[in-house]
Amino acid sequence: MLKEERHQVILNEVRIHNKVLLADIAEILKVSQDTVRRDIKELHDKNKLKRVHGGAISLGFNHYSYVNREIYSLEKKSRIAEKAVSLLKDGQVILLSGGTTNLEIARLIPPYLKITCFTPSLPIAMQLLPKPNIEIIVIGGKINKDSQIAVGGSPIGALAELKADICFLGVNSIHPVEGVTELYWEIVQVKKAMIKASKKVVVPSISEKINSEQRYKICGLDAVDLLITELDESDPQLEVYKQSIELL
Amino acid sequence: MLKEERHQVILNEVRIHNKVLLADIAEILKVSQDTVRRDIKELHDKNKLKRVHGGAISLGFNHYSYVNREIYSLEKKSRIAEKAVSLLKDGQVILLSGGTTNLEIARLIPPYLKITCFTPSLPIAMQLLPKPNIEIIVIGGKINKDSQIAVGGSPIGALAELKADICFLGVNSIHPVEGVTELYWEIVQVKKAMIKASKKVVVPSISEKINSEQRYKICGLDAVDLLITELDESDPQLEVYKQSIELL
DNA sequence: GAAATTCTTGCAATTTTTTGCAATTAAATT
DNA sequence: AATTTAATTGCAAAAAATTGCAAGAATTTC
Repeated sequence: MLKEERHQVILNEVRIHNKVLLADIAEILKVSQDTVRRDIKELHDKNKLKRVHGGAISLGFNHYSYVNREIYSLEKKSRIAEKAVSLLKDGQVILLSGGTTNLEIARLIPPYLKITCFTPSLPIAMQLLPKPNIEIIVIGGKINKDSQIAVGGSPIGALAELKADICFLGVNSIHPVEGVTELYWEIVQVKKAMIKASKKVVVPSISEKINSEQRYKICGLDAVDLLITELDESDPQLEVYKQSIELL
Repeated sequence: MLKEERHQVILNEVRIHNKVLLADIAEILKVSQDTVRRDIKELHDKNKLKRVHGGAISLGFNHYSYVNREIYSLEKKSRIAEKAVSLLKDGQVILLSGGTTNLEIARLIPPYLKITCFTPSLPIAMQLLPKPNIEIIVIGGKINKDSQIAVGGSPIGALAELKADICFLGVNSIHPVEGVTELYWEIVQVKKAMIKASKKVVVPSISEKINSEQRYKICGLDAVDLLITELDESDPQLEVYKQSIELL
């Protein structure tokens, strides 16, 4: 294994978890802790991460980002996104709707993965920009400012020509009877088109959104193939979903 | 076996695996490791891959630090953008290509102005998001990572249906004889479509770009209605443009 | 403040790179 | 066509780098 590869793995781990333990990296890379220590020292000198006793932490890991993570339940979303990203394979074509959980997925997609991402979401497209191996295709149209995604006839038309391997469908609410529901009519239309345009529909959702419902229906639970939450598989809240949906 | 052939093989291996070991390549090509080493050194000098101890690694891999466009001429761009924004009126439909000067225009558009902005540029769309009175329509498509705009057939098709009042055409180079030229072919195609889709073409350009030229031609000076620079109207550099173009 | 963990330093084994050199091949010149 | 010149390639020895280990120093943790 090249030194450069180790460096990339370390930086990737730091990017995802905001910190790494020296011992963990040594285990992952199957090299001695001394080697990892030297690697971290080097990356520290290059200002790619901050070396600390016992490992390293992300440069951007400051008080501000820490507080933010807590307030917006990003911690949960991050765990969900990690699971979601583990589904991805080289060569796939995926479809990402908007939302903060999907944004977190976009952030965590490893830079070496060669996939094609369709998205109507501006922040997600921006998030993907620096990843060299990812082909980004923005689904254009009138931008809904709340959700920051394209809506209207144009994206729906564009989606009609697509068949993606996986659609990560960010949802507002999911309910055992009402299915997946949404607050805005125009967003419902786009998400319906996204479901049609995909072989597999994956819903990444924090537990707060589970068992809630909104005004407009996107689809029933039968249209959803996989539900990803931060909860444990055995959690009683998830019991009702187990019948119709696979869980992760 | 020609050196060029070996180079192709090496680059291909790097492209596929993101890295190569010197010993592996020597084995594949049936040449000495020294030869491979020299090849890799050469390709490194040509900036086609990154030479590292034990082999080579793909370039874009750790491109996480993003290419910062020249922040220096921001002052000029700001002055140009101010002039450009003064052209805008309520109710207009405008078309913004990419580029930092146009991004500055987007930033300076007053929030009370009620206009519709079409753009294939992700950063510009993001910049416009918080302005409540501006309707944003993103022209979607495959994203060119350098320019961060959508390129290809999809945006060109979308533009064919549009007639905007003004197009702010960010340019790479403008020349009295060669006209407006660009470095990348796929961007040329989009910009041509943008010109067709607009009643009036405005080129905001810092003086450094004036009188330079690139490989591909977008249009002649006759297609440009207005040139905005930071220079004074009486500047001798602008003399040649006065005949065919209005200045601001 | 004692125990546990982590870090530093020096060292040796291994791997990789550099350098000079000679043999071969290709290109240019007469 | 023959000769010269330049470029390419492989080899070998020396230099440099990487890596893991161990012992003592420093830091953290309880």
